[in-house]
Parts: sequence; C-alpha cells; structure tokens
Amino acid sequence: MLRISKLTDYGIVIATHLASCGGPHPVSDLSAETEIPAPTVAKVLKALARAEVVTSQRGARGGYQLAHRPEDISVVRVIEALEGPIAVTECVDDESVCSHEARCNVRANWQRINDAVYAALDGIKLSDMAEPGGARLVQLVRSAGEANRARIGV
Amino acid sequence: MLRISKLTDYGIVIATHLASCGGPHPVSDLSAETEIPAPTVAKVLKALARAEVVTSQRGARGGYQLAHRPEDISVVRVIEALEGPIAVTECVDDESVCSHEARCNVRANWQRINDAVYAALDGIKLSDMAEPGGARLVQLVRSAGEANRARIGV
DNA sequence: ATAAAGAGGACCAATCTAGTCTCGATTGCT
DNA sequence: AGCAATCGAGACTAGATTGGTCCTCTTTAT
Ligand code: SF4
Ligand code: SF4
Repeated sequence: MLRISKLTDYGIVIATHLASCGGPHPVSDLSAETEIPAPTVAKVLKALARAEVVTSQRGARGGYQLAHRPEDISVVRVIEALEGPIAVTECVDDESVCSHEARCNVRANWQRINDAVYAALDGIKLSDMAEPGGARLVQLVRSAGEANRARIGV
Repeated sequence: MLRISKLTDYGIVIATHLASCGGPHPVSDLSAETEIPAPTVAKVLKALARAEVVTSQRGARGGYQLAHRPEDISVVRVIEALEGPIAVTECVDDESVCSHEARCNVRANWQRINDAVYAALDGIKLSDMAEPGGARLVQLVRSAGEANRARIGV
C-alpha cells in the first residue's frame, strides 16, 4: 500500500497529457483521450484549477490548460492539490494531531522520512512524466539506491 | 496525504521499542510502555509475527521479540507486513489491475517512482528509528535533496 | 440569443480503517 | 496435574474515506 488515491492518479495522467499537447482542452476531449469517464475528469480538473495547477477558460471553445510550464510543475503539486499536504504519518500533518506526539520517540525520524519522500517527488516534474523513456527518472532511482547502499556501508 | 495507516504507524513504534529493549515483552507491557491500547497492540503484533518480523513465545513469561537484529529490519518490512506490498499506484501492485494499464503512458514512470520510494524506505532500519537523533537519516534526506537539485541543474 | 463549456456542491454505494471482543491453544510455574 | 499467563485466529462494529455520478448555475464565444 502507501498508495496515492485513484483520483490523484488520474490527476497525474491528465496533467501529463496536458503537458504534451498545448492549447485548451475541454473535458470531453480529455475524457476521450485518456479513457477516464468525463464526470470524473471534470471533478479532478476542478480541484486542479482551484490549486492553480491548471487554468480554465469557460464558454464555447474553452477548456483547461496547464498554468505553468511542464518542467515547473512537480508531481507533488498535483498530489497536494488533490489530497492535501504530503504527510506519511499523522504527526507530520499540521491539521491533525496524534495523541502520542508528546512522548513518541520515532516522531522526529518520521519527519525526516517525510521530507525525503517530499523531496523525491518534488524532483519529478510533469515534463519527466511525459517522456515514456523517463531518462531523468533513472537518475532519481539510482540516487535513492545509492543512499541505501551508503547507509549499509556505514 | 500519502499516509501509512495508523496501525502501521503503531507497528513501527512498537517494533522500534522492541529494538531498544531486548527480551520477550508481553502485550500488556508494550501497551503500557507505548500507551497504545492493548487489544490494538495485540492485533499489530499478530500481523508482525505472521510476517516473521517478530517471534512470539506463548505461555507464562512469554511475549514478543524481534526476529532479527534491529539493523537487519527495515521499515519496509514492517509496512509490508501490515498493509501489503508497497504500491503507490494500482498498476504497480501485482494483486490488482488498473483498466488503463494497456494504454497508460505514465505507468512505466510510476514503476520507477515506486522503486525509488521502496529503496528509500528499505534503507531505513529499525536501528535508525531507535536513535532519536537519527544521524544516519540525515544522510538519506540529503541524498534525496541532491537528487532533486541534480535534476533541476540538468 | 444560443450553445458550449466550467464552477460548485450534493449525493450515494462500496470499501477501508480503527478498534474491540470472544474463544481456543500453548506453556511456564508450583 | 492444575492454574494462570500469554499468544493465535478471526468475527464484529461504527465511522471515515473513496470513487463516481448528477444537478443547477455562471461564464463566454459566435
Ligand atoms: S507521534 Fe508517533 S505515534 Fe503519533 S503519528 Fe507520529 S510517529 Fe505515529
Ligand atoms: S495504469 Fe495509469 S491510470 Fe492505471 S494505475 Fe497505472 S498510472 Fe494509474
């Protein structure tokens, strides 16, 4: 598990699609192109628009397009737009409080892990997701592996 | 979001606690020491025992203890024991299938991201969680940040 | 004016989660 | 042998979350 919600997943798929084709796309087109039901596409895009990940144009010949360049939008932006701040544990989230916070001694470490996950996802931009090869992503995975090996080597 | 479940969190807390004190601990003790309700502690430990993260000893003066050395158990072991394989998206999971898999063009990239997350979490051992300072964890976070910066620099 | 689009939000069914409880099987101790 | 401590398996519930649909209203190009 440790899964992003399905709607968030759709958000990435749609945003990535928008990254590859320019101009404003109405929901109907995006639904056809991504094979995701139109009402769902609409729901996702409304959330993305509120978070200013995409911009909308109403009326005839309107639709959605990215609010910034694909290389300036990270997957974190999309995830946070759809399911709130990244927080692997409850104590890391500002909104909620865990009743054990006061005397939990793994809390500080979770904060660090959360930062690491955030940084990793923030390093991945929509432009990276748009290339099927994912050349840049390979770098990232390798870095994570190195961190792992470095740790073991200590 | 992108949160581990609360039971999993407890699993880490309990396992980390076991990492710092040796001998077999009965549920009642662990409950008192971690301030987690006993039935819940029991539920978590049963799952961990099934996954062979901890071993159990029944009868009087029995209890639970780690099945391996703390430095040989990563947080991934605990997470997977409690909520199944790490799978940020549906398509990465072997069990379930996403209906878009055939023509989804971000799928391959999610697989890479998933690998990165897995590697990062696998690099963190219970022994790391047990030190409040988390000296080794700093390394990891730094690595992730570097990967990010490297990516931007490209 | 009209038709094409998005905005906002209500709504529902299905699933998942957290947590409790009961009963039965082991096992050390005396 | 008997007893009390302790784990094992799993049923069960209430509440939260998720995925998905639908309706009404506003905006805007032509
Ligand atoms: S304070 Fe401890 S128990 Fe509470 S959410 Fe954080 S890590 Fe988990
Ligand atoms: S195949 Fe595409 S839409 Fe389906 S789970 Fe994977 S990334 Fe998401």
